[in-house]
Amino acid sequence: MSQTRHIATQVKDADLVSERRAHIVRAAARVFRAKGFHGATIRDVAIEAGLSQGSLYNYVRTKDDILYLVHKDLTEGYTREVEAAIATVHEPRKRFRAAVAAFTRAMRRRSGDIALIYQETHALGPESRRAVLAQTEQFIQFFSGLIDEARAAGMELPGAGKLAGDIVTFLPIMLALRRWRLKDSMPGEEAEAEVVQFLLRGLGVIDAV
Amino acid sequence: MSQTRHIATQVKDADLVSERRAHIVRAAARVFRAKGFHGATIRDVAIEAGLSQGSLYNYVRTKDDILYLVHKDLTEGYTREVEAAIATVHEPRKRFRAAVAAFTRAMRRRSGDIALIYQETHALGPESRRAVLAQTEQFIQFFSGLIDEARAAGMELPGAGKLAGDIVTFLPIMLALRRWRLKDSMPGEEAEAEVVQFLLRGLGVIDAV
Amino acid sequence: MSQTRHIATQVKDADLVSERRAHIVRAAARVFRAKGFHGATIRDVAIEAGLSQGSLYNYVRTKDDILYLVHKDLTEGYTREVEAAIATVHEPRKRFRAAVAAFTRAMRRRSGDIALIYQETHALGPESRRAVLAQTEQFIQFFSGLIDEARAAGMELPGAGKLAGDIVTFLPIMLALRRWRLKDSMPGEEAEAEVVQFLLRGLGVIDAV
Amino acid sequence: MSQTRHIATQVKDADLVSERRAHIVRAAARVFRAKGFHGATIRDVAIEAGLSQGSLYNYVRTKDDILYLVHKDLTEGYTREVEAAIATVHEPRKRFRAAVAAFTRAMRRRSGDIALIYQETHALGPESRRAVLAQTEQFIQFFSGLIDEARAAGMELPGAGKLAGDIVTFLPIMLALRRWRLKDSMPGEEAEAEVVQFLLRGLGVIDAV
DNA sequence: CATGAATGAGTATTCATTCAT
DNA sequence: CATGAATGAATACTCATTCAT
Repeated sequence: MSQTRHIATQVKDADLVSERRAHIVRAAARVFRAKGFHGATIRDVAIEAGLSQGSLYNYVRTKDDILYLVHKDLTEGYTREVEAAIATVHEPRKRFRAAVAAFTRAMRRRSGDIALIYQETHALGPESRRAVLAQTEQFIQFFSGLIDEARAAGMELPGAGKLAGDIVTFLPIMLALRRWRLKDSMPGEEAEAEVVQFLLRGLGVIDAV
Repeated sequence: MSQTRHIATQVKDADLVSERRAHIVRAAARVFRAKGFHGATIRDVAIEAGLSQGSLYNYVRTKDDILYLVHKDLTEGYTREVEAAIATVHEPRKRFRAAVAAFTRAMRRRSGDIALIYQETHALGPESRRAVLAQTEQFIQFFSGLIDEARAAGMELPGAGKLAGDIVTFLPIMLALRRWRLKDSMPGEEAEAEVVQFLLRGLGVIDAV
Repeated sequence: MSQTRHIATQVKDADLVSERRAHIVRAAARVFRAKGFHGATIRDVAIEAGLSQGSLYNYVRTKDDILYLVHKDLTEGYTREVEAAIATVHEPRKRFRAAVAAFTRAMRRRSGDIALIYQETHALGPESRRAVLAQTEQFIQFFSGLIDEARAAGMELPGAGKLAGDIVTFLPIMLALRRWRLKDSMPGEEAEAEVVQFLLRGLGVIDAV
Repeated sequence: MSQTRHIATQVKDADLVSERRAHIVRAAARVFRAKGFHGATIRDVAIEAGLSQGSLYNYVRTKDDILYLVHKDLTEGYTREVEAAIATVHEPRKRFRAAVAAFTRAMRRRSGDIALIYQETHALGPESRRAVLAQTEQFIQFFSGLIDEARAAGMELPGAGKLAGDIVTFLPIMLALRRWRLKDSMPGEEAEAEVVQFLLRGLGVIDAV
């Protein structure tokens, strides 16, 4: 239901378009991570993608389009990672805990991507930004749903208020945005564990440990 | 005591420099909030500050200098706000709780500034970035100190691990970075209260409610 | 064989690059002669070359590059002229005399270019300057070689000391750098003849007259 | 009889003006030698002269004025040096030889100044340039006069044609303009001697050695 | 569809000169 | 006379986008 932005193309062949776009987006993400969106040029992206500038513009209309596609891809990336982690878990309480753990792990492992998102969302044009935020919104609501289901299944969550979904989907981002501090101070897995622990305790989960 | 970056000036009169710089920084913060750092031109900043471009450059050497000064000012802003809030509180446990509440309030009330910081820190030059991160680091350590003192004064904090200082100084930022979601859904004070509540519960403070 | 500076290009087509660069260099030389290097703007050069500023920068990276290419071209110009003049002369003593005459003639005929070189070499960046001076050095040594060969072939040169090559390649430059005086006072050919005469007599060539 | 340019001043006190100007000119010459005229700013000159920018402009109207005064001063410098060298020599033939030697020595010892003159004369405004060239013209004619007098006194100068004065006042400049080559290859005095030797031989002076 | 050359609008920064104090 | 802050005009260089081949 996310109002995905449609991006027009010169090229007709739909398969070719999606294949090439995937390629471009991955290349662009690498370039943007390295140089930032403003520091990167279309030329950089084209070279990294192994295309000519002209060809690039056959699959994308503007630089903003690329940034949007990158955002979309990265957001879908961690979303899928969480979904995959709970695909085989059916008990709601376990599902929720698995989702928190998976999201936290994703935030740490994809810290470069996440930092990119948080740095460059504001560089998106209004329409693109709306679309990206809608995607994020959906993800948060997905998490809120998991919480509701866990509670319905008997999980005690006295600490879960209206912002529970937001908090659970925000605190782990610390592992990405504070990477400059954390990367040297403790092993990643340990940091993940502490964040998950904190979240569960904050929600009031009794057997937090 | 953080290694503040010194910024050279053409102008000799020190009072004039600090007065004008304060003026420039406030104007620049407004412009950057509205257009982003890259979207804003030096001309925009000069006009907003009521100066000629030439004069602006009498107080600042580069655009990066301006961004640095803005970062420094905004960081000092919330830091001072927290310090002021606990200045008259001497009991360590109360001090800590007051600090958390004040920081959370600052994050909400200064959400524009905070979002600006998180969007544009990466646009700083290496030296400036180092200086800004050092300032932030110091703030986090200040909070860690408050936690230690509270514990020493008898506060039970079973949930406070190595990352406690990071978590406490990160989660409230959600009120700024998720403003696009939260601003419509609930009154600001209520959101603040929930965040503070969550933090205390997560740390394991017994009379959290 | 002098360590020529390589100048990177955006454009890949090598033929196009050398064709356009030749065009740019000639236009730039005209502009620089008229306004001096610092007085000329990139815009001036682009217009004179019939290109957009953007296009100009597809063939050259900096204004210094242009100045370097101009120097290189002008230096190659008189060098080739001297080489051409002695190409069909094989007797060493005649070769030397022909070279002196040809160089002197070139200095007069290309006085605008030569004056440009002497005015703007110091405006070159360090690397470019080194390359240009190496080219000049080579030319001087080429002349020293001619002198040695002439002597070996029996030419009496009692006046030729260590600086002979320098002197022979310097005095004729007077026709360019003193053009403001000389242009009105005597016909160019006559001035050339006198300079050549003076050089030969100074070197001690017996049948100088 | 040189048509010296008059440069207006804000300041009335004539003694103060000439004293300060002398100071400014020496400072400016140092700065220009180090950075070139275009590379040097008025601020640089003011600082080197120990004045404020404002004060500087009390003694000079434009940057071009400074360059003109520097040219004038440097030209007068070597002129005076030559004049001093022959002040006590009255025999015309000796006077001439002494003048050639003194000029050559000056060109080597003041090579920085001479190079500056040759690099920056074209940067002068038309009026200033005219005045400087008139000064140089006068110097050349002064030398031509010495030659005439020497000949009148019985010196054989079969090699001295119309350009004799020009040649004698030009070749020694090589010691300044080719300094990049010569400074490493032979002692300065030796180079001077060879140049003087060459000039005399070129003029046809019999007992050249 | 692919290529890559052409373009021009846009911008940070410098600096000679002025002028109020 | 001295000072130094104010100014604005000037300019090299970049880069997203277009389009002829």
